[in-house]
Amino acid sequence: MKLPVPRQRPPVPVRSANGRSPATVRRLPILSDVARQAEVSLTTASRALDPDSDHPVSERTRARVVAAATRLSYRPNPMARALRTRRVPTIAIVVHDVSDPYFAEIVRGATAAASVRGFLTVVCSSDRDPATELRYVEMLCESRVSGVIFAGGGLEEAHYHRSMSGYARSIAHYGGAIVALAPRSERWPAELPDNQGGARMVTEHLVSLGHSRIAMISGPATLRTSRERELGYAQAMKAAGLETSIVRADFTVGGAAKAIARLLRSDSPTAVFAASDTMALGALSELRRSGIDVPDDVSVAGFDDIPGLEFMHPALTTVRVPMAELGAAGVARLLRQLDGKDTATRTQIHPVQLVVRESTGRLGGARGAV
Amino acid sequence: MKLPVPRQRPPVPVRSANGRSPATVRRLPILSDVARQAEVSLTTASRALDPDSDHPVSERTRARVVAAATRLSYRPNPMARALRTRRVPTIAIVVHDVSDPYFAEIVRGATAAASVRGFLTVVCSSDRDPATELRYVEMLCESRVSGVIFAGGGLEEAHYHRSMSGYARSIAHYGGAIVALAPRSERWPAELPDNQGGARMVTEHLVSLGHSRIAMISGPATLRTSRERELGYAQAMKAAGLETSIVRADFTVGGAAKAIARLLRSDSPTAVFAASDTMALGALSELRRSGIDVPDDVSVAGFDDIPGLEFMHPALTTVRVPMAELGAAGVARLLRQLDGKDTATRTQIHPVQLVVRESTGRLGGARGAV
DNA sequence: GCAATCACGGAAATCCATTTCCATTTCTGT
DNA sequence: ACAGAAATGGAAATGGATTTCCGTGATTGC
Repeated sequence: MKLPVPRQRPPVPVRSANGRSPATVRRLPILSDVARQAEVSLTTASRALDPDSDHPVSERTRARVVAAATRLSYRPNPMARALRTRRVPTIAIVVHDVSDPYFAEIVRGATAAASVRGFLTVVCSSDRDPATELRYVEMLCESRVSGVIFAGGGLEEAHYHRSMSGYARSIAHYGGAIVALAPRSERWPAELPDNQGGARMVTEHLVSLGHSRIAMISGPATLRTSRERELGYAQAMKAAGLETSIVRADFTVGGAAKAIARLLRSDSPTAVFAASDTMALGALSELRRSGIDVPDDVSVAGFDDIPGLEFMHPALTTVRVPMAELGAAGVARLLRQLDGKDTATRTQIHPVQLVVRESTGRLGGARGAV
Repeated sequence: MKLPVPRQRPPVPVRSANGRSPATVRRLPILSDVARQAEVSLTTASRALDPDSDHPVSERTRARVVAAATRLSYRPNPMARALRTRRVPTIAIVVHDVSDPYFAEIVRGATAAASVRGFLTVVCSSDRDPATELRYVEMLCESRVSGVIFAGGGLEEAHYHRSMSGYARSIAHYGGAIVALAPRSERWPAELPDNQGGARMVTEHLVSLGHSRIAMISGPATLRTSRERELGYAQAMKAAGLETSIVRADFTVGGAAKAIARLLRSDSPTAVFAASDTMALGALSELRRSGIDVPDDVSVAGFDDIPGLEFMHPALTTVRVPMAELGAAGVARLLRQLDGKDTATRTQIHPVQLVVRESTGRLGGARGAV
């Protein structure tokens, strides 16, 4: 008959006197090693090292434990801690495309804000594919991230809404938080740029330059961001007593180029407002290809103020969206929710700012006339 | 005397007949719920659900367990699993700046490749600050991510190297993997673009256009990427029997603009090779400001082929670096290391490709002469 | 002087899936 | 028919930190 031998982990050898670790180190120190070194119980060691424990620990004891922890260069095992506290110090951000400068800036702001609060950020780039996005969200659900930021708008697809709201419920169920950074049909807490106001501002700017045939190239009608920007454009046009003209295309450079070509054949506008800088880039490119000067023949304005375009020629007039700030605000919101002290309104609108550069000018080409 | 009452979790109520969950659901199902439903032990339930368990489970039993799991919509708790297996299905990528298109593309490739293998990707953007990067790496260490990809080169700083190699050791110690996507002093497995070859190619291209005063604006000498590109440039110049002229600046638009201004005062080159597209953008911008035509007066070439610049005017001649592919290769490499079957050479070089567009032309302005 | 509090520390339960070790059966081969 | 192997399932240990519940001694209150 075999006697049950109580298995016990061999103790971690203490750093030897010469300061170098002995060759026998084979595992990372755990809390019980610290407790043994400090000659206290596991419980006390845990409490001594937890800065916001409400259980009192005498200073002498705490000092002993901290000393032992330092000596062993102890680091709490995050998996064990996560298992117990049911919370990982990780959030996620879901974007349509990380390499789109708009989202890249948001990600930059979000990751920076998260890291100063001790959170890591998982980035999920859906490539605008509903199935990919859903797969990501499922992975996020299963990994029980503390919260998810949806930076892009919802995608149009049969399954999408049903599945997404299922996942959202599941996230809420385990105590995770959700924040949106673009208008969506789901009623999630949101930090949004003032799309409508910005579009109004830029349209008014074009009107004030004397333009009356101002066309807009917008993104797909299914994206609420497009719709909000269209709304602002329509408001400003109506206020000025002008006819609107909207052409829709993909939210890409190529899409915008095609849209412009169509526009030139039909309306021959003197000013074009593109619903995003990316589209404005496509417009500029196509106009140049057609031998049309910007801004002398046609003015072009964009939206977002993605970095880099200020160095183009002509530098793009646009609306500055505080993208990094939006990402940071999303994180702040998420963490407030997790702390249970999110008392703010559910949707927070962030102001945007008109940035006038070279791609818009007076009707008739003021520069040429000077 | 109090009797020790065996505390037991209340069982999860089974989905009621009407298909909706009863209001009493308050916790997620765990494996023991599945086991109870299927009337098997915890062990068997675990094995039945683990597709690559080597312990045999009869088909009948497995079917019962799977059915129970489905009925309860059971999802294994990732923290418990991670604690036991000592491995989280998460990798990390450290970049200098996520909103720099070069890194954004790499991140896109990496996250996509990771997700198809079931890994999430944490993104860390150091903003080129050694302290920030080190803080991130410490967080990554503590969170025991499976592997870390360093997309950018090492940063110059006193602490940096010592601390970084300490963290690297620590990562290796817990079984994590490391891969670099830029040349670094640390001897880590690497997937690198052919910086030297690309620089040679683009320089030869400029030579073949008849230029002889070809200057290079490079990044800081501390970045090995700059140095490799300088080396390729120098080789090609030497082969053509030409004098080299290198000006160093920050790896930014602004830095390049300043460098160009300096260059114009001293050397008056007829062609400029910028060590990155970002710098080329600065060069183009500054040249235009100075009233110098590209390519008629001066040819400009870049490196990287970041998206968007093909729509500029003039469209930039550059060297295409397969950034997304690099990111994906990094992930593949990382996972191979984790599987212990990384038999390839330690450094893998990825070929690059010259992309001739409009910003380079024959000496003297061929276009004007036609 | 006696009860009620407080300060402090510890044993054991808990989080939940995986894995080791063993105990049955049920085949094999001879 | 019987030793040995294979197939199958279970009890319990494991991973490591947090937290609940309790016990002791010291202090305060009246």
